[in-house]
Amino acid sequence: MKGLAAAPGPKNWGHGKKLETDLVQRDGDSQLQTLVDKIKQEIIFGRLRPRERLIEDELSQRFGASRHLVRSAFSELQQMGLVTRRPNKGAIVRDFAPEEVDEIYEMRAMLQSEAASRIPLPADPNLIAELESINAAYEAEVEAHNLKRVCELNNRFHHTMFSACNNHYLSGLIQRVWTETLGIRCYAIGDPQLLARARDEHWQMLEALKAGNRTELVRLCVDHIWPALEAYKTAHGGWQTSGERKGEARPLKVAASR
Amino acid sequence: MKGLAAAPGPKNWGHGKKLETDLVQRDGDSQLQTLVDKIKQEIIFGRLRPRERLIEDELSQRFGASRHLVRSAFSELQQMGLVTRRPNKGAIVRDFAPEEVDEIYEMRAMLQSEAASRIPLPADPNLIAELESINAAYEAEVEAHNLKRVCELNNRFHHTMFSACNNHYLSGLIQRVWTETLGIRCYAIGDPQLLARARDEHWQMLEALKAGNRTELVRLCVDHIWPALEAYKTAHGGWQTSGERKGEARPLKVAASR
DNA sequence: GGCGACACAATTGTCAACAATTTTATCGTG
DNA sequence: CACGATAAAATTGTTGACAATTGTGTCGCC
Repeated sequence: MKGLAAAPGPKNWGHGKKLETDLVQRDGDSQLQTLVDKIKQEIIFGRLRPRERLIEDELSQRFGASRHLVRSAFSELQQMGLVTRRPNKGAIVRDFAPEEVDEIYEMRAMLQSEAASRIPLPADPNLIAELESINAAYEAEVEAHNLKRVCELNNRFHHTMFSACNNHYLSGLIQRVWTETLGIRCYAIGDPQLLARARDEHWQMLEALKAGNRTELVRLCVDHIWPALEAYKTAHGGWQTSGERKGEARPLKVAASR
Repeated sequence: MKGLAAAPGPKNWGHGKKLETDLVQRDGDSQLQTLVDKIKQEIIFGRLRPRERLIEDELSQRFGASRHLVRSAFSELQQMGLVTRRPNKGAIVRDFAPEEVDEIYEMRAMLQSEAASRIPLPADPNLIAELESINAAYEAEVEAHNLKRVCELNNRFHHTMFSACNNHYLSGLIQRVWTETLGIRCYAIGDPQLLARARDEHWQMLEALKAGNRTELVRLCVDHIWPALEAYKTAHGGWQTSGERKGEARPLKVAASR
């Protein structure tokens, strides 16, 4: 029933710095956290679409959780930037205004550039080995069309790489923006071409890390993010028309996650 | 009984972008939000000290709010980075490890530098007028030793200035780091010398904004943050001794906020 | 006297019912 | 037939009680 939480990384129960006890408990929060993950998945894979209203009772019975838990989950998802809430009016999947998307991506570019500039080069062999292993797994899951694990491994690849920047707070910020933009990138996930391209760029990053080619590494880390942005823009039809939308673009439909 | 919410700025109920209805509701959330603000104040002014345990029942009756609300407040404060929670073990005021503090301040410097670089120069007269008015009020409240309002106005000054950087997401990030570091800066607030220095530096920033002196503006925005960091470090006695602390430094005691 | 098992108290996590609010549908009136 | 007021339904917000977990003190045993 409980199952293991979907996200592979460490739970984000507060800022898990070493305090007095370093026991990494993986219980207790599981109920809420798994629910949060489930809803997150629904958003990532476009089953819940931007601006769609999230009704507490509905999700409550859909996931077999109490309404109270759903409520808490909304609260977390709101802080993650995945849903928007207004008092007495409930929660909706967050929708990004065009200008907003551009601004966020500008910041992603800046932060990732900064992080890439701080990774010691040539990179630690352990780091390289780990990244290679992750990207190999990524490659395999792309072949297997297992989108859920593709998504996880992609996340892990970047998180592992940027964690090497020697500033935990910076890598934390990047992770935050990453999560926040899940609702944007959902328009790109599932496109085989983009997935293949991402895989190739990952290998290129590894080359740059090995060769100690800073310029190339930074360029790759920045340019790596644009395709998903482009996908979002095209999915939204025109663009530039900041006020009105033409024809309610929708995220790709994807096969059930397993 | 309800009173007006402490924070002067707009409530942060989700990401308040214009959606369909633009009615800025200032009700409904007031209960939770005022509670969050109250607890935040307690942390800022050192009545609740780092690592101190926050017991739900206790705060519940202290603030006359239901335990459920306290719980929600903890949830928000956790995401704000002011408290840390662990499952079944409750919440404590966040405590920063020395390396962590340095990392965060490095990022504050970077983000503020980036923002300062993006503010159009010479600055909009309206912006200058607003900042001058804020800093004048700041000056007055410093004289009056009204720390609570000093804190608010200081926040408002920076937020207003950085909001002019033409990237809402960037100014949002800065605001986030600002909030997160309240628990660090609490060691500096209340020091008259530092307050006076901050006031002067604000005027200098205004000069740079008026004169269109980018280099100076960026320098000021970055250097402005170090004094509080230094105060924190000295308050913690030694330093560098990352593992152990000597003698549990404590935030300044301050007079009751009114 | 030290050490482990047990029981009790303190605290957090969960649930279901109730109250308040918003949205939708209905009805009378000009 | 359009329009505004009113009532009903749907949904969210709040409260209090109950269950589960953790921390602490006590007792018996070696």
